[in-house]
Amino acid sequence: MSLRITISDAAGHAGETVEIAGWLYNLRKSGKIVFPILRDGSGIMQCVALKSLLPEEVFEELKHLTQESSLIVRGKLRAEVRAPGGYELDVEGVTILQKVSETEPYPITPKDHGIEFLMDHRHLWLRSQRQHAIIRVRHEIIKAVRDYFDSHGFTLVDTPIFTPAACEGTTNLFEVNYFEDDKAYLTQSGQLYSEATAMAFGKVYCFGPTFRAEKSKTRRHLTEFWMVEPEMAFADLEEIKRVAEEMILFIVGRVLENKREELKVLERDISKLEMIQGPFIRMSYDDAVKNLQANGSEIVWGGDLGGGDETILTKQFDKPIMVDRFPTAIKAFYMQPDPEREEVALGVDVLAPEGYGEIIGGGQRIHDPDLLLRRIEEHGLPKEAFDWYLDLRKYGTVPHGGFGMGIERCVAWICGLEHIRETIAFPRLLNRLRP
RNA sequence: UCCUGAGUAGCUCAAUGGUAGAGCGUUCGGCUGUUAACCGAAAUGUUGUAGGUUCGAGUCCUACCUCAGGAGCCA
Repeated sequence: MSLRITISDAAGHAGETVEIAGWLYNLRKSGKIVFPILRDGSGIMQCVALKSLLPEEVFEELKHLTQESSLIVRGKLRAEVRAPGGYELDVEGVTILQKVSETEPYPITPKDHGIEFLMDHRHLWLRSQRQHAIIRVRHEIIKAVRDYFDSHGFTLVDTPIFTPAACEGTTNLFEVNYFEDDKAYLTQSGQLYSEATAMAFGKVYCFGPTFRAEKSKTRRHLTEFWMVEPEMAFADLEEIKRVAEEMILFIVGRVLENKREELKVLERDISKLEMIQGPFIRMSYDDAVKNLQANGSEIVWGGDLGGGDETILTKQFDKPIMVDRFPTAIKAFYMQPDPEREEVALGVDVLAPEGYGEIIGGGQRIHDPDLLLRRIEEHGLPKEAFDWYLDLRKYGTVPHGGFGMGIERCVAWICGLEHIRETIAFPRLLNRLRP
């Protein structure tokens, strides 16, 4: 019985006879020598099978093995400079669990494929090296987010997925027909509930899926995406910005520390990530509008930043930009107005560099009960639905705020991807529910 | 929802209105160090769907379907 190892652990077993269980990634042959390339989920290893050293039937079986067939290979591990991973396995024995049929070969070959074909085969596409790298970076980012908040006094309090009311308008909600008395919707943000838990725990965060029924069809949109939302009692806008910056720096640092190989597979320009250092660029909405107008944008004061506007701004700097104090009129009902300038709100967007744009949106929430009630009425929202939310201002209200970061947008930026669809294992997009 | 573009072999793409093609993949054969290996041979088609124009349509026209890119909205 030889020792079962994973390919990622090969370095510690050079010279030993081991076995590796995996799938055939590719196979090259040259007469009396065959090079099966094995992948096992942890990495890729080239094996070498010589006709002269193997029983005839074993060599023939290996020689005709098809892509993605599952097998267990036994043999001796050897350091080898000619091998891509630095190690090679000299095959001594093979157990084939399943040979993939020749009449229905594995569809994703090592050549070019179009995006529709790949998306239709997403369940298989995840086996490719590039997708592996992205999902591993995503894992590292999520772990870094959790580690950051866990080590800074935040308590994880997850919020419900079924909600009775919209948190910012109802047009973008997915309706669920199940609850008898009430219409239910899939959450588009945990924020309102996080405000409640922040009043209970001081500093909290929630992390889960959110749903937006927007008819958006761009490289930045998913209908189902994951969002991390910290919320802090006794925090003002400056504190919210400080935490957002510190968290992003922590995430980028972790990825650079632990996922360099993956970034290399993705051909990410690592120097661009190494330039991400504090302090970030801080800019008021007023200045952003002036800057954009000077650079050819059609934006006028009072309008929201378009995708093109974000690109113009972020290409000017090699670090994230924090734009704050947006016009109150274009922001959500709960956004705290600037006491010195009622027409702007104490909200902030964080724009990632290289044209990636908004990855974070947040700000200070209204803590005055009368003002909040007035805003709910002005926005034509049903007061009854917000009774519990108004309670938070009735029983010991305090200035507070937080932000939400879309995980997939963050992954797209850090990995340097053109489209958000590759940042999640099974993306849900407009018109894309399968696989 | 709107604007733009594209649907041809399993995949990526060619084909002046006039016989449907190549590379990859698959199969068979060759090669003892290949790196998306290479060399030789073979099989593979309801040209997205439905109509129309024409002696003749993959190609032109109309509608629809699907996908892609973008806009608005957002993280």
